[in-house]
Amino acid sequence: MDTTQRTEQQRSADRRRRELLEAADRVVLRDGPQASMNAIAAEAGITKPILYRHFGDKGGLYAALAKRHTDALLDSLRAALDAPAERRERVESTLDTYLAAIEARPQVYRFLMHPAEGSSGDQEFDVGKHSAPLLRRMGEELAQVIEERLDLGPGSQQLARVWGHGIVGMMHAAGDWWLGERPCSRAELVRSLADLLWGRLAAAGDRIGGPGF
Amino acid sequence: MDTTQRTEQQRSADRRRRELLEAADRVVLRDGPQASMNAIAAEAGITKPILYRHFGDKGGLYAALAKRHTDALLDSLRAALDAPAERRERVESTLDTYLAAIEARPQVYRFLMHPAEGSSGDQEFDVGKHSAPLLRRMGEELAQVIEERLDLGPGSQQLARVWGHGIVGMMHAAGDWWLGERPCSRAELVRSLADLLWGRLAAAGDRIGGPGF
DNA sequence: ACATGCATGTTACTTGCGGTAACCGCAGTC
DNA sequence: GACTGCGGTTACCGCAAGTAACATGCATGT
Repeated sequence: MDTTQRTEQQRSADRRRRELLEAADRVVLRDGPQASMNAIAAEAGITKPILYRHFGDKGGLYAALAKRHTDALLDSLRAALDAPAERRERVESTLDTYLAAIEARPQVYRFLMHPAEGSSGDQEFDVGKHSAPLLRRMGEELAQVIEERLDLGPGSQQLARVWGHGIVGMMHAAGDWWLGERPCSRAELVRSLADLLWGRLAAAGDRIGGPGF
Repeated sequence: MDTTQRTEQQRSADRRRRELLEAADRVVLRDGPQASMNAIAAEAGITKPILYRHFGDKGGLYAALAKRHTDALLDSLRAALDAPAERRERVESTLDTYLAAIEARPQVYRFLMHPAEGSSGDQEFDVGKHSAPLLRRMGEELAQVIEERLDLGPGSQQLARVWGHGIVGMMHAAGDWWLGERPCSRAELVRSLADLLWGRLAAAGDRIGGPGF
């Protein structure tokens, strides 16, 4: 077993895999998250069984596809999050980066958020891993940054994780809604969300009548 | 056409419909969101075409089912949200109500959040209505309450809507994560989220090194 | 040179689900 | 007693996931 040969085959297989992923990418971009394996295979110029050999099942293919985009997006977000700037500015820049991404390629976004569940494997109802992996990863990532950068006193790690997932969820839901209705510009949305995080909810005055009764 | 006769038939049909929904409910509770129409029909003691006569297609059935649970949950939330108490208390109580609900019946929760998309009807990729109707409705509801109760200055309506969807998303994502990992008690989670909304993120001090560099 | 093995590719199939067409039987009605 | 409307069934279509079995090319071991 010559190692160079081995790596040669390996490299070839990897190249093929990448080609297949690119084809799948094109199809998903065109047909949305419910693209059929047949369609993807056709786009790649081959037939189904090859896809299954490479990725196991549809879930595997989708996971591989999602990982690429997720990694790319996370890189952008990390860059915004780690920039040498004031906290508020960093927060706004991160929000804007995310929103710009989903605005630029909504199909990819939708694919990442709704990775065509089901796939016939979810027999027993496992409570974990409901939401898309992207959301979880973003949440954990943000939690880590928060915990590294901020001084939150005792229980900081737990608090940071809650906040990480919470803030990501806020960004996601607001972004999803905004993408559908486009009620304002991106900049306004960013500003409103940052204001929310900056405690304007608590600081706002009551309207006539007050909170009681 | 006797009207009493008409209503008699109507009532009968409605009763049947309700029975079918209850059966569907049981199955979804058991098998998760990907329960098959066959299974639901079997549980109801009948066969598929009847389901289709009553609900049109799977989407229709699921929509009807979702509406019931969504309405019920929204009622609870409204009660917590409109209680005569301090704002922070109301917020915490609302968060807790939501989390208690998803904790008590995670299957229902999952069903509401991932209403088994696809259904063969989504040919063209329409960007709108990505997330579950429940999220949207909660967001709008909360937005309305915020706008009614708080004095946010100019542009208040838009701000309220952004916040409504944002806060709901925060609650949802944090709740989803919490439900999967159970890293802390419900009360702690509620407190942490309320703290986030109360601006503790902005108020926290920097850790060694500061924000710049 | 030849058989061997292995990766790549194909056709053709099974299974299972959403959805539908056509038929069945029983009330009540004229 | 034939006619009609409604609750119900069987049997089917189309389509997508996933698989089995077969074909082919290319490097290797002897």
